[in-house]
Amino acid sequence: MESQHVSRGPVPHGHVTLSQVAQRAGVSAQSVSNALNNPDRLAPATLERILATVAELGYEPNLSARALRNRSSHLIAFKVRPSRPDKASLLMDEFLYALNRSAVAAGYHLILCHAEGEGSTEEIKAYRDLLKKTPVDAFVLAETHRNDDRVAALRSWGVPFATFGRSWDGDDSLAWVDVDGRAGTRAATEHVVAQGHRRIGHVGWLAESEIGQERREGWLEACRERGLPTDLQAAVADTLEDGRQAAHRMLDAPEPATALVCASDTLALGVLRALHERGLRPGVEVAVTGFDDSPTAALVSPGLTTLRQPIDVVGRQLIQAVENLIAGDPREPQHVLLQPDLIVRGSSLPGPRPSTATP
Amino acid sequence: MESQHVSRGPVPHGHVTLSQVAQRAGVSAQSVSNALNNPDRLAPATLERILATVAELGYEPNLSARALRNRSSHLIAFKVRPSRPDKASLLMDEFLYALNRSAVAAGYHLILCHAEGEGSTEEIKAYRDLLKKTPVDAFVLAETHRNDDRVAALRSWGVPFATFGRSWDGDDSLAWVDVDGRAGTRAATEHVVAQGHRRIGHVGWLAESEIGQERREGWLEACRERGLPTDLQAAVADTLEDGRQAAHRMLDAPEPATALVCASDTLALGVLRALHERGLRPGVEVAVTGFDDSPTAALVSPGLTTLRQPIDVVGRQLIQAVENLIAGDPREPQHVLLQPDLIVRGSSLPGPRPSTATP
DNA sequence: GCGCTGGACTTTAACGTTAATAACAATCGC
DNA sequence: GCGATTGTTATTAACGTTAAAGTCCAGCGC
Repeated sequence: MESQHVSRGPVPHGHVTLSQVAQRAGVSAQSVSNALNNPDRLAPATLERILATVAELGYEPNLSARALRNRSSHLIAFKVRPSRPDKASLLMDEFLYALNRSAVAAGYHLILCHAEGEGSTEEIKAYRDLLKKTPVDAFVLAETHRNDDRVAALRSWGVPFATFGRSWDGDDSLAWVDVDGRAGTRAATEHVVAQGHRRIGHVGWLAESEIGQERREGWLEACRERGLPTDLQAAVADTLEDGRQAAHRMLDAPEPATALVCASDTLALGVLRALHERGLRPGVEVAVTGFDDSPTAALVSPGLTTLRQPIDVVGRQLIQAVENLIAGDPREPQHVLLQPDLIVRGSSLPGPRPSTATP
Repeated sequence: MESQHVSRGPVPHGHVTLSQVAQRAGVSAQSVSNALNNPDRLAPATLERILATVAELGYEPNLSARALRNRSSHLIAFKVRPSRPDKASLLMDEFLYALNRSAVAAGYHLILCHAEGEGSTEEIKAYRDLLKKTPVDAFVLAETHRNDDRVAALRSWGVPFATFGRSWDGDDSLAWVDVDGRAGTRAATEHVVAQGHRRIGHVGWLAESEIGQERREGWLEACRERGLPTDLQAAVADTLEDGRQAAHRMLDAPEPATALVCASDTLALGVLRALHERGLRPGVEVAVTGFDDSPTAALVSPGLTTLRQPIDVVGRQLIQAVENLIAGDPREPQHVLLQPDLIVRGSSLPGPRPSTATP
């Protein structure tokens, strides 16, 4: 057995490098590298000694050097978009946190992209510039839509990427994670049916929104299955004012709505305002549901029944997906469809209601 | 004059490197490097020729190589924290966008940190780990407080950093950007005074919050200057329920409040709920103001009068500040105190009110 | 004509890592 | 006992960049 005089190189200070560890452990730099990246190539005793030295010196591999050598920065890029102040939802804020958390847990870091304006041209340019400068391992896209240029661009460059939002073109080769808006809206509809409502309207988004269509169909299916009429529907922009006006229309109908299932909390808040203007009590005379569980939903009085997206799972699955792609996993890309949770609050409950939003 | 046969090396494909540019331009790699970093070291004609070749080939310097060589990654680190779902404000979301936008404009990228839990120990560890692995150029901290460990840690490591939130210890050597909560609350108080209110309460945060103290003092000063009583005040946690209860107390006082200036939109929403429970109309019988211009503030009915932080300016100034520090600018670190904007909505206006929130 | 200075550019070496290859020793088959 | 095999560790070279040092030459003073 080797005696104490092994592994007694100098103790370095400041940034510790591979060769400093190597020197102290009495091996070559390559062996230290192997200890960390290919431990099975080393004799168990050597491996143990090296790892002990690594721990002793607190060595951490230099990512710049690794990136240069391996053409892999352990960075995942994500573009943050401006938060529209008129939108109630914190969804993207929570998403970013969840994504980052999972990325860090997997040994990656998130690097943020910026693109001015709405168009995808600017955004694609930002991706390309970043990719030219640094070997980003993967991209995560949010808010995909039909015929998304960004998807085409990233694919043409051969970069791994996954999207929050399914493939709307029926493209199976895309790795995506999404939340089932159809099932969510269906659950909301079934919930108001269970409260005894039979005249249920839908305040939804414009037809060009794929997400909006999904949500609308959830409502449609639930109504049709029960033989309920589906004539009360609106397809409007996602603003409070549009929701308000749509609600007024549906309450002015010959046979007025007693429940309004909305595609977003923003629209639902418009509906609540319309009810207020008519002196109708939410939940009691007219049930209202939203989508996304924005902070406002919990804060308004009465609380707004809404659907909560399991955003932490979305983040985890997306990182999982890009990890598989980066690893060149031969399995076909993941498609994950998650179920939102119905959060029931006063806006859809007829019963006597406590003064606070949720029991 | 040199004829056409200069600068005719091969046109490379894929990633373009310095030496490829050099070869094509007929110079050494170092000259290309100098053309980009020290243009004055080159003869004008050579400089021009090299820059033309750089443009022709679309060369972008490899950041990993630069980082390795220069010990500078052009990365600025920022820790994202979980968004509390009970909080109304999108402030951090908007802040991150603004910060990133300015960072990118200045040639940097934002890299996100993650730390589990609330404590700063975990956060400091995350910073240190990141710093060990990669030469992050600077850090940006948010939500600073008195005796902030993070500040001490970053300073002891000698890393440039700036904070969103002033130095609460009276430390002049800290570079910070902050929004004047005192002036903001004062403006809100003066606004309700101008509406004719004389009995003005303050629903504020607990005494340990430095930000809360600042905001409280704005209200205090405004009242004192006008000889108005300051007995109606609450120091509570930042939740809707606490705001609601505080409002009830102040409305049950022998001489009840007719205006409530709150330290946050969340508290203000609690106040609005209390008014609702008593059948009091916001603005008409009791004026209410919040702070932060959360999306909810615009969406509730009537709209909530609140203070908007100039968050894009905050981001810009913070990047400016760290740029100066990185450049080793000898001037003393920047302190920037910005003024919030009072957004007047129905909750503080007695007059006849249109059905939508803002005129 | 000789050394000297300064400008324009090049060469060398290094940042820290790891794939590829080489070197070496022990083990095996026959 | 000798080539082949296998297992272990070391050496070399390269990723793309740039500071530092070096080369080369024109212009200058004397």
